[in-house]
Amino acid sequence: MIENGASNEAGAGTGGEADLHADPYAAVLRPVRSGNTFEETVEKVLQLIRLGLVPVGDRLPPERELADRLQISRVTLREALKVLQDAGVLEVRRGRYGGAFVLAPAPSPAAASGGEELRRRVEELGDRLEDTLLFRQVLELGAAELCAERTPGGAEADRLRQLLAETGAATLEEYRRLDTRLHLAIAELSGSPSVAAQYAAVRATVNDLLDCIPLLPPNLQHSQLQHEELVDAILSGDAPRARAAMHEHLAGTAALLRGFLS
Amino acid sequence: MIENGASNEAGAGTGGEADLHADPYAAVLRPVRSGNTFEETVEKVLQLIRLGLVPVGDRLPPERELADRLQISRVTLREALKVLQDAGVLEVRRGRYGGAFVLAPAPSPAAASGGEELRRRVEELGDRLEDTLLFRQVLELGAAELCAERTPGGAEADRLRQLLAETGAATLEEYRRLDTRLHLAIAELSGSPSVAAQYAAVRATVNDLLDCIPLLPPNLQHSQLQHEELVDAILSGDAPRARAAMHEHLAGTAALLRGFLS
DNA sequence: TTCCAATGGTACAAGGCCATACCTTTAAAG
DNA sequence: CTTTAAAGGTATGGCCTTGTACCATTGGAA
Repeated sequence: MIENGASNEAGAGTGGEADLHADPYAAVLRPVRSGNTFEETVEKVLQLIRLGLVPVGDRLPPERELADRLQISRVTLREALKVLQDAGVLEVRRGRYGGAFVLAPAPSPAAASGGEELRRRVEELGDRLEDTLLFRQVLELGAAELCAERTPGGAEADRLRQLLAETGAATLEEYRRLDTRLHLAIAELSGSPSVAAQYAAVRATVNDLLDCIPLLPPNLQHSQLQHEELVDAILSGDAPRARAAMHEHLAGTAALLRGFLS
Repeated sequence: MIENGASNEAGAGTGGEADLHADPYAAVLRPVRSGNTFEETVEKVLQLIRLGLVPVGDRLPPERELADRLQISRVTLREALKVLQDAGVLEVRRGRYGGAFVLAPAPSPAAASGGEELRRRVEELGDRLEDTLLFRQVLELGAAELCAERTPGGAEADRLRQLLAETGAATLEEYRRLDTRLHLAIAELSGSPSVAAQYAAVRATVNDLLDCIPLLPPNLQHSQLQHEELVDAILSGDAPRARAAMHEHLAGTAALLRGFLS
């Protein structure tokens, strides 16, 4: 006998709990591609910007290098850049020492508008908000732990200390960018490129939300204390403490977001 | 599969430590697509099989449904199925109640050949072996913790208990498949579809390696004790204990692999 | 026996994406 | 002022992917 179709539970009125049986393939049968190449490319470039890896005023790598590293044709890359140019995100200049320069975001009242813009973007995310926050937590706690376990020393430790110091000395304007870089460095020091790449993607989304929230000096100060505890734990090779520090740190962010959503 | 050119440091004597500064974009500038649509589709279908979601003898969902869920055209899907058919992985039958049926793997001496085949596949993975194992650990520990935190009850708890029982009663033949289903269920109960999807992908790779190793009854028994501890911790809502149980469980697998590689 | 519905099999035209080669612009270097 | 290297801009032909429609096969239901 050949069975296949959704095996139906005679499940009583317990509600959605039978969903577990409903779709055994849910984890695998997702879209092979999340849009056409061009759309995915736009997202990638936006990631570079939202993560602050290419600060305002700086320029992206040359088209040829970008296309090469993203494994797409230059034609397709240029279509993506064109869109970002039209959207006022990039300014493209020709000639030697030209390139695609990151423009300052429009002085939108995003951060000033309270939860207005935030709610709009959260709505856009839909069900994926919880997924995003949970996935971020899994990655970030795991990265902190792995990083502490391998206990960076030498140049790697110096790099972490440097990033910590820079983040601590940051102005309100720069803080998000430097905070992101510190976290991303930890993800990279986890030793798993996959962890780093997934974290980069999810953090770009989170930054998009956080940019709708005004950053207050007390938050910043509190956050920096947690950074210090985190880095100290990592450099001491104390994985559980690193994990705990990161957990507390993330709880702060989550609370901030939830506060503005209610 | 398309490989990434490894960026070579002209690195002085200090070794790879300067890598941190070398490529600030490493986490973002990865290939937008890991091959053409057709190749990725082959991988997806193989995932269904390697994870045991479609057991030997059963058939895949109809082409139209698969194409729809993977968001690809039926033409492309059929190209992928054709390859798997030619490879002896699938048998395709026409007419009503036809479909693509999963064939038993060739009676290759994979498991019997000791570390022979395993070493070949590990070589194929190259640098990504460590990445795979670390990423798996991050996902699996995170999933166990999240799952315990939300403490499944009712039908969800029943489902976990059922999977645990089935896994415990499994023959050597079925064990890998049922073990995978239990772990995947926990990943899904984490509440984060991203965690589940990433776990599915990474576990398919891991299974590919584990299938090269003969499974011994003692390993199996030990493993099942850990499963019981894990599920008990989850159903008790004891996140740290769930995490610890999972950690011990994973250590066993890792040791097994390393043992056969040395 | 006849019909029907579910499933795989095939064809074709339109659009997406790519590799490649070449052109244009720019500013520093000589 | 001229040269030159590095960057963006453009054009062409071909393969990949898709959407749509229709054909062929099969086994159960009527």
